[in-house]
Amino acid sequence: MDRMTIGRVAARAGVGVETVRFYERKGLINRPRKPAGAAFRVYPADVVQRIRFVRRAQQLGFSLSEARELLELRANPTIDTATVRIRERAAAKLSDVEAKIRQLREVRDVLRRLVATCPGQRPLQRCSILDTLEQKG
Amino acid sequence: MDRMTIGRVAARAGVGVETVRFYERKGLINRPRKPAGAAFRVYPADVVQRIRFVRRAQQLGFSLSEARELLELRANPTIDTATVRIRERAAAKLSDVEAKIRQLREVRDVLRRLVATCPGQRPLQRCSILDTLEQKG
DNA sequence: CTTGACTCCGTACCACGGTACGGGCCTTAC
DNA sequence: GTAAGGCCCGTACCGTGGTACGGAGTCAAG
Repeated sequence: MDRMTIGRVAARAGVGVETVRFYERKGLINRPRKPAGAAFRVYPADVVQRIRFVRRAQQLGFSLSEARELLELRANPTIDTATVRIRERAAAKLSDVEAKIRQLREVRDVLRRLVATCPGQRPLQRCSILDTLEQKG
Repeated sequence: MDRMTIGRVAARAGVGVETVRFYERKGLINRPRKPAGAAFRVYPADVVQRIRFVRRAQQLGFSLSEARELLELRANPTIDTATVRIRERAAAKLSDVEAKIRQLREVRDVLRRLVATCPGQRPLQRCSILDTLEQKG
């Protein structure tokens, strides 16, 4: 049968076994007890969802401990104060991300100019990216 | 006079003394010899610029070792072979940056929707943030 | 009933980017 | 001339997010 050992969990969640263990140590998922008489632990199916939740949170720029908080909020999402906090946090994250995008756009533009104006073979007197980093410190 | 000890360098560059030492260890700046007979090392003024250059590069998403490479390129931007390599490197970095921007834009859009639709005050039956993390794994 | 794959558990290790400590020497300002 | 503060240097430690190792036990297929 489909007994959801750690290996299966890992495979389904798209992470390594060691990562699952690591998440257990970090309290992101709880380690199931071994069923009486069994040698291997058996995971409930939803732990896969939980791990995927964590990975998605990470992709959105949340740290593992933020992800853990989100998981807790998910567990009992009816608390008012928690709602407010989660919103604030998302908003803060949003402006982080927007700032990062702005910065990266500057870099991109500089790099584009550099690639466009850098003669393939000739020595370059001025490197615009270096200039940019040079300035406004 | 203004002998640019490590403390002054750190203060002017806006970092801690330990960070300056750390950058020395990492080869981002070279540690000046002590002047004959002196007890303290004296830094050339441009090391401050160098550190600021590094910080700026970091803000733009470059790692310390990438910053080091940029510093090296900055040091001799007139060498032909270096020119070629800088162009390649810039092109590679450009696509990195573009990919990062695309990713961040997705993240931004998600976060925007989340903030817009996550209820601000009332208890949330459905918090879009949590929903989003829940879905599409 | 053997062989190979999987699991268990603890522990160690990795890269990154710093930060802190401690004992001793040096400098500077009062 | 002395006290406070700065510097030297090596080394240890921190948090983050994993990854690897090793010896022992276990399970499942052939």
